[in-house]
Amino acid sequence: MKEITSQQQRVLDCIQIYLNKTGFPPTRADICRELGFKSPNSAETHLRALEKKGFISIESGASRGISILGNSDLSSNMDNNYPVIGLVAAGSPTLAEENIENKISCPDDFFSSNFDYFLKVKGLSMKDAGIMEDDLVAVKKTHDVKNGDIVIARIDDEVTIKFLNRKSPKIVELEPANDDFQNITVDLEHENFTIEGKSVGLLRRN
Amino acid sequence: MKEITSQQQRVLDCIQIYLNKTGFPPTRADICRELGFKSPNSAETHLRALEKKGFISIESGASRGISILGNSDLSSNMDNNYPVIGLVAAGSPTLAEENIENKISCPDDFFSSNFDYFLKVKGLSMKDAGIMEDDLVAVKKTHDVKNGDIVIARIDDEVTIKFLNRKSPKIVELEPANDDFQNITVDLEHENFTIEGKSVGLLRRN
DNA sequence: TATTATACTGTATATATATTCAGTATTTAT
DNA sequence: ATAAATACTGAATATATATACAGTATAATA
Repeated sequence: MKEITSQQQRVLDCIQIYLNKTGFPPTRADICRELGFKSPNSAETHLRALEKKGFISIESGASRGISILGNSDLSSNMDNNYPVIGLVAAGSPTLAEENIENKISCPDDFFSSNFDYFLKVKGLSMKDAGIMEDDLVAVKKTHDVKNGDIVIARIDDEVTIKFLNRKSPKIVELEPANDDFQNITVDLEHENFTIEGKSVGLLRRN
Repeated sequence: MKEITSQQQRVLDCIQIYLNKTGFPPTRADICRELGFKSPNSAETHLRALEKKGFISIESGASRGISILGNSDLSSNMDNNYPVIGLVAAGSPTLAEENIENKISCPDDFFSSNFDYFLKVKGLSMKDAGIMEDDLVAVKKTHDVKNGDIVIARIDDEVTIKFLNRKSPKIVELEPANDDFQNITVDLEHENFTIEGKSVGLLRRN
């Protein structure tokens, strides 16, 4: 199987998410709506590329005739144990054993996209986005993030969850969802900055 | 869920088989071909019957917009199927089959307490409690509620989710978590008021 | 340097598809 | 006895949808 580009990955993810949500595949127009394309041909060419590379198959002439290949043994609905990780202010890598507070069993296709761990939120910096103290944010480890995404980022040794706003190639702004907090401006040339992943869902247990 | 007839069962099986084979749902014509019907309306009426009985949902206007509800009980071990119910403003009982938008498979011990269904939230009246539009609130059907609980209440035919504040034996106040909304004062002697249940958790799928 | 792949907008259209309407007939509730 | 649900055929149609065609632009490849 050939290499997939990041845009093609977005389209592939979009199809999977749409399938999880609705139970049937998207149309070209649906993909455009989800990903912001303005021409159905944008979706079409991506689909043909994905087909050529063997990621999907397309039934000619059929509406919504897309099926994702290669996940036949990916028996969905299978439960997995996902670690719950505290939002540690400083030090040790996020997924280090000592940071795992406990584990939660839940289906792999529980959220719109697959994910890697739950992050237990400290503080109220994202409260206007409906993320409260002790909420568990489902985090997908990825670098494929765009402006407006809720990202888990690390600046030097500090981990935080904020809205992403890439101002320029060198400047990233991390925006809280709470007037009591300030934006964090990161100079990529002078600060040690990494995107750990992004939020794909949330779980709250009263 | 009402009783299914043998012909409706054949159609339901046909949809599942088609899904397994192709990865997407059949059209009316596909069903006719598989089962030997000669008119697409044969499939149509069976589909509408299955929809009415809660076995499938049909996305209006969409091609192949069929999804089978609650089909994970065939592979369920510890998981259970919980219905997702829309916050219906008026009319029919909350758990009526026609209000079931979807089903979600998740472990029985997923939240702090066992629960009965997911309520899909409309509006932002509870946003300061971190409950946003389209969030899924895990609802436990119970009358055992106390002040400060987030309850799902019904006044006459209107269902709402608010904080409970029992002022006196005859007066209940329902308090939103949003300054833009007003408290709702209920006079138990003159209004038809029932507690449907209370929130025991929350699920958000981006 | 030419070529191919990627990544789009925009328009157009044949057709795939849902859905309604008009019938017929049988069975099941009220 | 009458209504309602089931189980179909057959025809008609509005529209949802795939898909081709015409462009533009950039990056990778040979």
